[in-house]
Amino acid sequence: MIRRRIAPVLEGRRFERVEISDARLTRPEDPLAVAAELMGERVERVDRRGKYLIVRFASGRALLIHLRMTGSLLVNADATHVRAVVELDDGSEIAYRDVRRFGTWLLLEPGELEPYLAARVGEEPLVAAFTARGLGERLEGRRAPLKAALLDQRTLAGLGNIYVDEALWYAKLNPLRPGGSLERNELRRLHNGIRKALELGIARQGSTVSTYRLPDGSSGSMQREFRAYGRTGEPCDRCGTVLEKTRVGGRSTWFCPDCQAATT
DNA sequence: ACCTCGTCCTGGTTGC
DNA sequence: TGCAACCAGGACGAGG
Repeated sequence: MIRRRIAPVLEGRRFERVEISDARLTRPEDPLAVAAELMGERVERVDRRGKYLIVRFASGRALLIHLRMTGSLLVNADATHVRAVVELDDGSEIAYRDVRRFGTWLLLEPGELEPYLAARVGEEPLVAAFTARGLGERLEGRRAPLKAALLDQRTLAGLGNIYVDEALWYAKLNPLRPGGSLERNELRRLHNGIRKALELGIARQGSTVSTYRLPDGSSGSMQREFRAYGRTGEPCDRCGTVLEKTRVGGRSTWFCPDCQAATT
């Protein structure tokens, strides 16, 4: 979604001027050095892999951008919390905004991108090749709770806290179930649940939780579709049981104690 | 090899 | 009303 919006702005353009004002944005390099290296690079293509945005340059280098929770890329807009600015050769200006400064920019040399991603990011759950059987293979032997295993980007690409809770609710699976303990029909439910949660999220253009809004005025509406996430004390849309909040893998976790009971 | 936990960071919300 | 403590979360590194 972000890729779709930013790709036409960047593709074919040259980085004319780069200013990085957050010392921690680029890791581990010095931001001044990275900014200098980026100047003059021409964008060939913009891709996405999991939660990473990949800016591929004609030189073979790649800028790997991770927005984490509060990062955003703005075109020709004034904003607070701007951590970097890129001026393109057509005069347009890209601002990188990130309130919490968790986002990262990583400049990779030719040949470094593929191994970097291969070590960190698993299969894309929305491609046709993603099957319940494949999911079972990724979870096989895992003793970590399902919730933790699904948050691990090496299991599957792109699931965060919201979508894992939603997927598990759709699948009627308890977040504490050991990852490798699922029966075939449960894997099928999980496979469907993951796709359902993600497809709904995409259709609604993502979630705009708390007060974080896209500064251009647009905002996603996925938060209105939540079945589990953030709904402590509300009735389950399926069975009416009061939803509960707990903590799994260090993350807040919402589930229905009845239709997501431990053994279902 | 696998798993858990602490850390980073800021601003909104909660509680006294 | 004011202020401090708490909470949110993705990835990574340390330690079990």
